Amino acid sequence: MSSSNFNPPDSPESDRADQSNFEFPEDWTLDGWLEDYPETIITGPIQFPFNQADEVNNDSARTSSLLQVSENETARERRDVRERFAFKTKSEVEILDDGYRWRKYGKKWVKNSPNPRNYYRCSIDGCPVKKRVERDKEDPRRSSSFTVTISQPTPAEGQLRSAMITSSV
DNA sequence: CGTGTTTGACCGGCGC
DNA sequence: GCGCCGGTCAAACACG
Repeated sequence: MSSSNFNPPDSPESDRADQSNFEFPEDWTLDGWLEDYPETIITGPIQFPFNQADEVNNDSARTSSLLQVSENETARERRDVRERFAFKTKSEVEILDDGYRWRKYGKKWVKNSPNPRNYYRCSIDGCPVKKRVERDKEDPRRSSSFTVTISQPTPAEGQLRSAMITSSV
């Protein structure tokens, strides 16, 4: 189904020839990603790798359901989630230029949130990246919750590595 | 005309 | 089994 000529941004093509070996680039940190956007404020600590045990915490509760995919789910047929980033920004801009090309494929009004949740997938051929964008409920004018999901189609050992940044607004 | 968005329909998982 | 809910599909549409 999927062709395999996707390479993560700033990654040498020779290193990423096979999508089945897709790995999230180690140097693709959120700090580097966001530093071009001075209006974006990240104040929380980066937890990496992210532990399922402490994923449900205070102001990141809304994204916790996303993060519950983990090693005890290896029996599932669902698409394997390998890398996941959740963070908040203080920008009115939802779509940051992070090196990917995003194509919106869905929009849902979710429960317990006055704002819609938008679904994007990477529009580069073979790119497995998806992300969700959901504005923050308490300050819809300036804050937004921003979740990036990296998935690859073959579930293997079911490891989940992710980082979470929570900002104290 | 190629690419991206909109939006209701559809679908599968899960709880009851 | 059924209905809710979150995620995805896809046709129609917009726009350069």
